[in-house]
Amino acid sequence: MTANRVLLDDIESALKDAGLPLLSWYDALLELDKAGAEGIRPFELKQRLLLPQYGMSRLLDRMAKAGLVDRQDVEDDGRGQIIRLTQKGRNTRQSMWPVYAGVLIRSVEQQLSKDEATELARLLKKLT
Amino acid sequence: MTANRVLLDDIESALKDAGLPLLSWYDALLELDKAGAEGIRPFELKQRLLLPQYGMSRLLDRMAKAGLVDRQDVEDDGRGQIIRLTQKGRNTRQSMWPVYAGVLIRSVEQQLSKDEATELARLLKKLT
DNA sequence: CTCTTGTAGATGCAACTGCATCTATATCGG
DNA sequence: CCGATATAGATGCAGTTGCATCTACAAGAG
Repeated sequence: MTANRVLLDDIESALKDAGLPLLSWYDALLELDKAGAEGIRPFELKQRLLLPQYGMSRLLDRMAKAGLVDRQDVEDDGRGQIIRLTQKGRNTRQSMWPVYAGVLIRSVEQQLSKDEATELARLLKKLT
Repeated sequence: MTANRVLLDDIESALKDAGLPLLSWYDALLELDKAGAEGIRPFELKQRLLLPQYGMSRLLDRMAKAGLVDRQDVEDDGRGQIIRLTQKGRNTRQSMWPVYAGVLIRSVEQQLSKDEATELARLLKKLT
């Protein structure tokens, strides 16, 4: 818990200093980028991001208002919609990555050997 | 990040089901318990809990309102105060622990061997 | 077709967080 | 002692999250 909070605080403040969105947006942008041109449905996205339904709905509101995603009603299911990344969304994700990764790499490198880092990643993955 | 979120969600929902406070209160209750009868100053507590100053101030507001802590002005520094756990606070912490630990142990045991868990703890501690 | 049940997503309200700023006391340089 | 700066803690406001509920469409039973 502590390790996570320390890292998270570092990352968030680095992103903020760079005038970039919150880390939580990054995860969404990444999934949307992976989904590519066909986009993805919000209910699918919320499962991948482990967000509650209302959280997803509002995150998409904000990202749409910021022009990072495009929401479109889907025709074969009248209830649903399809979300696609805009070019601006792709650009934003790309500019976030070096900041995010930079903090991450620096923090880990300073404290752990390469083997230890690999082992940590393995254990955390196994835990989930 | 994912491992942390999954665990956190599990723990929070277990606490909620048991009608107990949020996990963030637990950390504060624990530190206050450690501080014992002499209590602890908010500025000290916020450093240990890695909370921002206004977060600490408001957390103490809520915990005081819930009757878990006792706030008293301190006489050798007119700006400051001293926080002490009430009996109710001690009881609350004690009833939270089995729920918290239960989820934690179950989650870890299911996925990791004892050696792996130990190694994970070592690596996370080293990271911080 | 109609009724019931299920699923996708939105939203009002209350609680919580982040940010900036404020008040009050302390400390230090002269 | 006096003014400038630093520290402890509180708070107004805006943005975010959690909870419950709501709307709209879908799917299955009769």
